[in-house]
Amino acid sequence: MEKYKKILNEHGIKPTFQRIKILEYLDHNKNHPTVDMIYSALFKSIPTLSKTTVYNTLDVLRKKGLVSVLSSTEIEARYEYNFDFHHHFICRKCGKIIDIPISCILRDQLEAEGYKIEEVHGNFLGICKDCNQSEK
Amino acid sequence: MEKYKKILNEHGIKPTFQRIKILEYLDHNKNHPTVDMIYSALFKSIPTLSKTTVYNTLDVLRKKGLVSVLSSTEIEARYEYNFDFHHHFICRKCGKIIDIPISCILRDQLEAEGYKIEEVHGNFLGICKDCNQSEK
DNA sequence: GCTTGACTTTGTAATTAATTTAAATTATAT
DNA sequence: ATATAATTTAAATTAATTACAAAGTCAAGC
Repeated sequence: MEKYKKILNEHGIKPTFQRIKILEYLDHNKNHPTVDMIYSALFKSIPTLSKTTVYNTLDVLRKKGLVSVLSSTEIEARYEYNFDFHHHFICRKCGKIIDIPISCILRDQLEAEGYKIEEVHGNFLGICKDCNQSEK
Repeated sequence: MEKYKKILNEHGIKPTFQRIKILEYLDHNKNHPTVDMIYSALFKSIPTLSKTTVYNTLDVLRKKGLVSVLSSTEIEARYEYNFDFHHHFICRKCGKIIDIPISCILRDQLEAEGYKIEEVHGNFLGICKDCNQSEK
């Protein structure tokens, strides 16, 4: 408890019971849990827990950089017809999606290790050049 | 029309009117459109078009490798508490999510170019080592 | 010790992307 | 022509997420 209380305080987050328990759960369960997994597990010991609290807490932790989400679920599915290997930059301000050309050997490395790769998704979230400039 | 008919045929997809039009739209609109954007645009010229057809067609095109989706929407949001910079491999067979350690300079490159990067998501979809082996 | 006010939690309702289903339509082969 | 298979359509459903309002918590200042 104290450990997570300290971490939350250090990141400017009021260390409420629910927040401590959620952070503790994430630290103990490295299987990339879903909201529902977190909720179901903690509900046993906190019967008043609301799923909204789990969502809220994860948002707070995320904004302070304490937890991260797999895959950028910010956007609904977007499709493209483009055979060049590239990643994407998604601007949180203007919403623009920019193709980022890449040369990455990770895919080949994983294939060599025995993985069968069917899709590769590389997404950067942030503020694009233009928006970043006009902010100053 | 003929161009896309040919492409579809070459990929073993029956070139129906709807499929041709959807592929044509994707080729002409490189702004990574959503299902709704595709549907709304084509509805003007094909008033009988159904959104299900757009979903179905995109699935077909995707399975044949003709179009790709941004971000792996296969899974609901999954969270983690882990400060090591890494990507993820998601096994389509067993559902396991494996952390992939990386050393990638793309982030720094983009920052240097003027982008402000807040999140990086790297996801590989496929079949993991174990499942790949047991398949043989 | 009490009160105030800001923050947090809770539960319900609303939203919305995506999927499912079954009927209607179209194309293909016999 | 007819039967069969594939495709398209529209409506209904599912499920994750968000919005919102009410209730609860907690610490600072009087």
